[in-house]
Amino acid sequence: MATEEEAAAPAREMPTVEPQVWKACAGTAARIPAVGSRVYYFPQGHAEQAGSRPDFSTLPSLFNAVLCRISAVRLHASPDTDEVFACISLDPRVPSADVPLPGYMTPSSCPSLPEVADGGGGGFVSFAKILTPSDANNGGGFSVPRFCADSIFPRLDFNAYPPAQFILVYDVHGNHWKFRHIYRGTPRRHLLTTGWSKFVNSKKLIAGDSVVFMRNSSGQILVGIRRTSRFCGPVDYSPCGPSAAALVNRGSLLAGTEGFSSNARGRVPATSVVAAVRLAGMDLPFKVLYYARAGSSDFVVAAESVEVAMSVRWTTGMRVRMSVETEDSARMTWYEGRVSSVRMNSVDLWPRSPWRMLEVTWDEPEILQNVGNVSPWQVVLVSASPQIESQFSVIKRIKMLESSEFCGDREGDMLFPVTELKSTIVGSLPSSVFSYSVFPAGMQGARHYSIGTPNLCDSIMNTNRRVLNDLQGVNALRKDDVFVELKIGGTSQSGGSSPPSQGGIQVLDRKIPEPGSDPVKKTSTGSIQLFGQVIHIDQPTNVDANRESEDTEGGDGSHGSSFHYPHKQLVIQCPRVSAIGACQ
Amino acid sequence: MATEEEAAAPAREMPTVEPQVWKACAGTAARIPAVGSRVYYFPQGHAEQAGSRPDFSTLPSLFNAVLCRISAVRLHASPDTDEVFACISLDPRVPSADVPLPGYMTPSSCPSLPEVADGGGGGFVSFAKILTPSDANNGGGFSVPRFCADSIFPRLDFNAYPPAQFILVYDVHGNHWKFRHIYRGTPRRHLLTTGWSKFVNSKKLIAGDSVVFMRNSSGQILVGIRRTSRFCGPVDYSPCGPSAAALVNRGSLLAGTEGFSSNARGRVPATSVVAAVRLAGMDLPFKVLYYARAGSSDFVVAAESVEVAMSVRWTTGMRVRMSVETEDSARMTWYEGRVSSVRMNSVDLWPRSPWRMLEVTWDEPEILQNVGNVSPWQVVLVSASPQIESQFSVIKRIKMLESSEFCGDREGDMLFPVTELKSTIVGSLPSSVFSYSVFPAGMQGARHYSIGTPNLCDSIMNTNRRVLNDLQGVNALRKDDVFVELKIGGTSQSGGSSPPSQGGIQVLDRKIPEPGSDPVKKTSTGSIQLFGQVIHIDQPTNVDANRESEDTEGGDGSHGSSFHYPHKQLVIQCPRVSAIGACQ
DNA sequence: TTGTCTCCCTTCGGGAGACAA
DNA sequence: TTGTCTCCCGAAGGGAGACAA
Repeated sequence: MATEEEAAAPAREMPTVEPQVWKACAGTAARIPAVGSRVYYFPQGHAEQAGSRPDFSTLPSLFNAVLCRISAVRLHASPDTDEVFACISLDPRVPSADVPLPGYMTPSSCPSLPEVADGGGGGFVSFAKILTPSDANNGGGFSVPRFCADSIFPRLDFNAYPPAQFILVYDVHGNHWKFRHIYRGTPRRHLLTTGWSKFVNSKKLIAGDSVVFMRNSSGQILVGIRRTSRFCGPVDYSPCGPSAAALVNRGSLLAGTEGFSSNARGRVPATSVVAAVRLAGMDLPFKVLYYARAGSSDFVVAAESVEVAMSVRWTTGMRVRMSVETEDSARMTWYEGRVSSVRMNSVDLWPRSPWRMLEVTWDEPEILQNVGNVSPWQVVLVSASPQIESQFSVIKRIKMLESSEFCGDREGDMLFPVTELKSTIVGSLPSSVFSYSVFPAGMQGARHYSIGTPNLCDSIMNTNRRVLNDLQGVNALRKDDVFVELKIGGTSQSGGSSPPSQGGIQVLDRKIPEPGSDPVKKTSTGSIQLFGQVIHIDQPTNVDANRESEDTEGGDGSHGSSFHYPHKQLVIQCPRVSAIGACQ
Repeated sequence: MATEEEAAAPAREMPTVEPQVWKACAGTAARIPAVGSRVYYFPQGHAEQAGSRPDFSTLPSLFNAVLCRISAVRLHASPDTDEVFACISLDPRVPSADVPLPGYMTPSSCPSLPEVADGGGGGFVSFAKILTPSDANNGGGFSVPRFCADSIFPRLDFNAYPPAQFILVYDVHGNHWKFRHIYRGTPRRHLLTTGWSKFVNSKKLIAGDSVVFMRNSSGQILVGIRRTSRFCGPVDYSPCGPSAAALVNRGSLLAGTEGFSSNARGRVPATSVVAAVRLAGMDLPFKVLYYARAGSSDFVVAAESVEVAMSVRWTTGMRVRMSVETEDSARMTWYEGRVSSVRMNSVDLWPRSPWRMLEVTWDEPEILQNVGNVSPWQVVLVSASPQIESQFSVIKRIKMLESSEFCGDREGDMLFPVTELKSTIVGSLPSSVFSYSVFPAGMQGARHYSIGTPNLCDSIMNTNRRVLNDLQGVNALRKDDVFVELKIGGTSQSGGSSPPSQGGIQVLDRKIPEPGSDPVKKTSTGSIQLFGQVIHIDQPTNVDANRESEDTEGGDGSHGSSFHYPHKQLVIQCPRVSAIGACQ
């Protein structure tokens, strides 16, 4: 006899968001590994997302990273802010590569990979615009970029006077908003007038926030919101069910009640970070919330990408390149810089953590001033030499490295001695295993280097036995070492080079691997990787540069459109080809 | 190293409200039994408070009432609505009367009994006004009743032109509001202008809501809100800590997110009612939220009051009187009526529950039309006869009762057969024991009747063993039977009579009993009860009628003031003296 | 004494073209 | 092409006395 209210209330699930919509709202920087894929979970990165500093003191043990398999991904949008986020289920009990996980390889269970159907205007179109002060502040309306009006809004009858229409727009929750779309002014331009300021006020938009207009294949117009980093406050609706998230409910309940430090950076309550780390430490499945936001680094990273990045012996002076979202999140651009410092000492609770271990002096520091230290997998190694011009210094540097501690596989590397690791507060965790090396440049010139040399040092990632197991894989694969040119796009496979100004190779057209095979394993048998791009030796692969198709837009493109999103679910920004780690 | 945010967030307790402020905001009808006192908890009444119908189907057993002891009371105000509510901790493990409870008798641990220091204007003053449409709707201001301006607001300088000032007013959360107070118009009157509509909008006040202005002993001006019954929506901030309330967090979390049936009547989520009943059924301490609102019946009732009321054999035709709050909650007035029906059959899950068992035809039905059935302890028995004028009908009625089933102590009363009780769905609970009788009128005239006759029937309250033990007490006390006049205030002890037009005896100046003694037991030894008023035989007692002191206000008093609140924590509206049930 | 009305002034919302970047 | 400005109209906010209950 319970009423509908009663029945519905406790069982209410956070509704999910269409993958295409989610992706358009999240922007190009958002990347969620596919269901079934191997990833590393970095508690340190997770902690960065928290609104306050998580207290890990209650945990029996701590680790820098845990190898997990993605068991589920659910895409949501915050009921308060409309911002999209993902609930990622991680399972630290990584099965052996021979035993496919349930759910692994089933595209239906992997909502994070919307295969954009066509490159043209047929199906799903989206356009993002950062709100100007005029858009957000004044009583007035919204200046509709012509491209948006043309490609997304219904066609206006320009013979009418004035040419105007009402358009119905759905937000990510399915609520609809009515805007008057008018073409007026001298010179003529598209504007949203009536209804717009109600939307702005209701969604609490400010200048700097973005709106994402979309048109789906049914012709419906949708609108999403991408907020500028300010305005936060931990919002955790714990849509992931009662596991780890349930531990947080009480905290977030109170947090939702009042302001609770509205300048907090993170979205996730600190307690849920601790809960996730605790479960991960116990080898139990856990769930994390991932807010795709500018400035937030992924703390769930494709294992391949991490392993490749960690096979480099990072040193000061290395020249790196990092892909950064354009202001409107529509595209990625590359910035270059030079490693100015490699952190080797412990930070806080994280002894020898690779997380943000690299400090880089960027060529354009004014643009990247908010970028602090970066993690190795975020950058692409351009050159290992401190000064490209000076061959001498490269040699000198290598010699110096060799003479100091350029070690092999043995334990006890001086820079990252395992013995020292064991004496830290995380002594309960075995030392880990990623190979860590510097590849002597010069074989094919300063801008080329080889990988897979046997000079592998011990990893700076100390983690648990799941990672330890990979050591065998790493060693087993050394026989498949290949040499690859450093130059972007300069392999015989890819054909033409992709101009760096267009973003270079930033996109991985990731195919969902067949059941029973693992992407990394596949690499070890029939393919190689170039900048994270899996190149299948035995089958045709499209390795085009995935330029944004701006043909339809024309013009200078200073306001880039996200007219359609290329396949770039897993942008693995790794320095170069490597064949490592058949996963267990 | 956890930040303040981190430390504060999960531990954040719902702030409490000063008892005086709480009481002023709750109104005169609010009554919370003192800490340490014996009460009955009525799940049926609790369920009435819920926003939706609680689903008790998962519970192993159900009961009509549980005898509990109040172990704690915390006074709060809703962060959303400013409405005051209490979190009452109940312990069903009632100790024997000989063992004083920890915390019992300590006034400091009992925030619900602010002893109003002085009757005059010295300390705490309050005034409530129901908002008129002009106060709430229009752009304009608030008409300040003269009494409020004079007694609560700072004195205006009437020589200034115009006579105006800004006053600083604090709400129940400690936030302050600035109002312009001006004395203008022809004829002159006090008004709040600037700042008022901001307050109205912010607090979402509508005509019919009340504001309560208060001035505390420090001279601060405070404002509370008493909302008309409409506008609800379950708001449960679970301020009571993680016990029963914790079970509800998830539901209320979602409920707080969106509308969730804003026309729901109750404030408490149905799930928390079920949780409380479950705990009570397991003899575990539990907590309930009590919103002091007009129209909501108390579901935690002083045991004494219930026991006395249930010693009456309620029958059709009895004349009863009920105290009802005046519209502005400032005073209580009495309404009379005649019992038109006594429920004997089960309602829903509640076999033979005394909750709202009486249906009364009120003399002024237009005023009490919203009052449905009432519980026996809500009313005062004025006369047991169907028609005061007709001695014949009284006798006839008694004869009829005698001939049908006017039984003694034996099991198997026809009206409330114990055997039938045992066959209900609550068969796991033993039948209970309250004596239930009708007292023959006529011994001292139709308006007098005696109590304590040996004609006691079985109770209609079926509850658990804690109540069952009282049976012995009931029998043991029969020898102490006393006769008392029915007429209000008409005992030799009290002296003068209290005019019914002034509310009659509605206030109990409740003394906290000494340890080891029970109020009811005391009654059997050295005191009697009159209308629930304990009259100690061996010591002087103030039995005045506790009239509201309206002297200061003067005038016709059509807008009553709650200038100061008399001691009326436990208004026991019981028909007359009875000596029953020494509690275990 | 106080609720409500009407009057009237001020403020704000917001829709338009002008103009410049 | 589009961001911002200013203009301007109408609606809403809100403070005042008039008047009546």
